[in-house]
Amino acid sequence: MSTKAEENYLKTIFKLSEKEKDSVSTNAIAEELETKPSSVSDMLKKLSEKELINYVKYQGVSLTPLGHRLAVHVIRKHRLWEVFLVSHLNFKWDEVHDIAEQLEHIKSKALVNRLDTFLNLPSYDPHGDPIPNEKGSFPKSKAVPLNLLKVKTTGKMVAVERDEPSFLNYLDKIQVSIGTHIEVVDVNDFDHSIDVKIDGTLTHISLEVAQNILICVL
Amino acid sequence: MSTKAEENYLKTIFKLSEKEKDSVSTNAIAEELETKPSSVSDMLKKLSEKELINYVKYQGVSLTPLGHRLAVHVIRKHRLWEVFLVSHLNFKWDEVHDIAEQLEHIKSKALVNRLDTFLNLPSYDPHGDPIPNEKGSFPKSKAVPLNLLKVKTTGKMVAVERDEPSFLNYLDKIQVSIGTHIEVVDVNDFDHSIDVKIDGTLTHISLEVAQNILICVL
DNA sequence: ATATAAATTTAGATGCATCTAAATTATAGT
DNA sequence: ACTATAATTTAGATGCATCTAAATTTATAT
Repeated sequence: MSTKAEENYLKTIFKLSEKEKDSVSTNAIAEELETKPSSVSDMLKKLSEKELINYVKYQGVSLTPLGHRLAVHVIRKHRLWEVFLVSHLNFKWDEVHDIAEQLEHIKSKALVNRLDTFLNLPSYDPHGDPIPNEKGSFPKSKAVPLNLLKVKTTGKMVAVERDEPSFLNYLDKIQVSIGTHIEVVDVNDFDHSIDVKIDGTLTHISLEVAQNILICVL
Repeated sequence: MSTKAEENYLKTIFKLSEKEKDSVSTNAIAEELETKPSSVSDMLKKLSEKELINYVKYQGVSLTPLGHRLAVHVIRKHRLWEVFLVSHLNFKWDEVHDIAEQLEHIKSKALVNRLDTFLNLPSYDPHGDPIPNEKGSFPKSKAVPLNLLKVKTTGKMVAVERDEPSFLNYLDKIQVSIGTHIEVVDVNDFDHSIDVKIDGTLTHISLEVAQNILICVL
């Protein structure tokens, strides 16, 4: 049986593995979990003993198939609960992350699958993140960050890269939500900020914001 | 902030306080929580420091107003989640206890209250136990255990005293559920077992079973 | 190639929740 | 009132997850 802390480590390693190539560093994990590298070392030893990660001292880690399965299952629970909170309990998309962080550790296979059924097997959570099915496979989406689009390109916002309320509130303010159509009107070569047209209105957004808005090109 | 263990102790003290008069003994808590009296002593010290219980060494404990509020809040969460599991996720009444034991520790005032609203402010959980409202007050019900009814009395089953699947399954088998009308036909003076009529059918039940079926006399 | 910096691990703590074994206090019977 | 027994608490461990400080390994830069 896995503890809450172990599950959070696996989730983090999974997340970091998506960007960084093959192996994830101790420091990266520490930063993501807002803990100390020494604590990470301790935990990596334990996860390695449980055969959830491949760990060679000083060489970083990767998930074993078992660890991968567990990580995906926790992510599945997190995202399903987020759907529930938004679609049935009327939470806003910026309010659900912290609650889902707790709910994702509830242990009951039956609960997850019944929740999934109750929600009609959703494919994406309120932030546009894909929800793995019971077998652990993700719906594939070929989204790109908004900052990579060329001028004159139009796309549909399908997901956000980050979950912080401050970011999500900003998107609410500029009226960007999942499904919104966005056209890149101009790119500023100096700071890489972008002029975009959202529902006909011209808006100026920073590179940092654009990087965290995922777009499906139309 | 209270830990899971602390909350479970408060819940247990609350439960035992309902039966036993004023103060609850260390041994009783240990037995209920399936732990050792020495562990209970340790925890009582901590709960006392947090002003959640009144504790005088060797004299047993009682909840302070603060501890009482916290215990009731945890019970409220437990029972609301049970309602959700049965009414929306199609769990049976004997399957929900263990899952609710986990869900009751999720910390979010907003979540509890929105769940309550979503469920239409239910007054009783699937076992017939009263659900305290947001202020912490219970709906009052004057139910009595079936074994206290006199011969020829008819009543309506409103709750169960225990949650174990083995007991609940037995009730399912003899077709007793919340709302079922039961008439006491005869009482055996030797073992205090009872002949009852359930929906017209005569059934024989033991004292132990009768003690755990709560009845509202008609 | 080697010194310095950066990353990582080990050593030694702490707090939590639990345990066993031993000591202490309360209670009940004569 | 006194003693045996029962109930309870203390003392001293353990395992988990974390920490700080120190040591070690790897990477980098001249």
